[in-house]
Amino acid sequence: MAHTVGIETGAQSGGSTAPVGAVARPSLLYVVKQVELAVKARLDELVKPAGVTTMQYTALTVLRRREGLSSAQLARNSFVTPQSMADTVTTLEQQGLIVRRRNPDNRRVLLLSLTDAGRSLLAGLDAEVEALEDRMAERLTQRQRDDLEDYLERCRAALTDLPSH
Amino acid sequence: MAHTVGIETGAQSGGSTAPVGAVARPSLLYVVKQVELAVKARLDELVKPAGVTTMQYTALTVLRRREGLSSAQLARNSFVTPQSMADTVTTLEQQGLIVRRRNPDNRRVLLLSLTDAGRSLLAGLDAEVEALEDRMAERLTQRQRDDLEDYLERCRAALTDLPSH
DNA sequence: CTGATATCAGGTGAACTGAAATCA
DNA sequence: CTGATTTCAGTTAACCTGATATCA
Repeated sequence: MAHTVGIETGAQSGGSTAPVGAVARPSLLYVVKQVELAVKARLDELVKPAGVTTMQYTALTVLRRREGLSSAQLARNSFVTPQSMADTVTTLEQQGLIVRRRNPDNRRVLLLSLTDAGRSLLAGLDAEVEALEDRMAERLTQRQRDDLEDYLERCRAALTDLPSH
Repeated sequence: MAHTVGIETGAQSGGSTAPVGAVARPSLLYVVKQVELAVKARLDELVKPAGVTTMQYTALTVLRRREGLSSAQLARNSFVTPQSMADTVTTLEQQGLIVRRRNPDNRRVLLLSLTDAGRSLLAGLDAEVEALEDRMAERLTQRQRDDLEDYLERCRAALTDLPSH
């Protein structure tokens, strides 16, 4: 894993070949992606000992917050197709981390719930995940950290509300 | 694509099964991921007509900023193995979007550069990508938008500098 | 010899599209 | 009939590990 270490932060070559105008582009989109990539790399290492992938872990945390979601709802929440999420859900069920039960009011949907095993798996990772979040925010004041979360939430809302322009 | 539309923002079930303490966890990590997922979904649709994936598009934009990177540097920048990046680079070369040439000073590295085709592909997407970024930030003041970028950059630095400890 | 780069080979998890069954 | 959920089947892009050759 020696290759996952650094970031190349060096030495602009001087821009001899680049056109003069049109510099300084979508930096916000780019830095969001960079932070997410860095988080994912750390989270991958962190959850691996528990026997789940980062994507499975994320699905479990969503279920902890919102017990009784369907697979289709979970899929929309993660911007993947229902078929993709079905694979993940099947794996989680086979691992005994969640259970599916028919919704008595609507027999075509399967409601998902964490099992005790799923709940304790999450509980066992909480401290480390919080430590990762603290590390990520260690160069921010508490006020800035709160603002960051607020701003990101507004970005999320702007991107997902009213998809038609 | 009707499944990529909404976000389930509803109705906490009341927390009847959840433990009383230990609520409201890693919200920063979660919202970062949510924003990145939303951006990726939009970007996927946006770049598809140009015949590239979001990952290829991202690699091209990195090369535009930092002409003459090697595949290995690009890999570190994206937190993937050099072998993974080699696949992407090979595809981009076959599509005629980049070229590889030997570094005259160090004959084992291959420097990557955009071709005219690669450059004009990016140029053709710039307006739409900027519009996406503007849309994402439309609920922020300019000051907040600048702060957001600053905070995210500090998060990135905190996660990638000094990987030990 | 050591370390970094590139490449070849093989393998896999996680997404996709398409199509069909069930049910409100 | 329409629309949403689930499921089956097949496909693919994008990762991974391991091994090897080249070269500063």
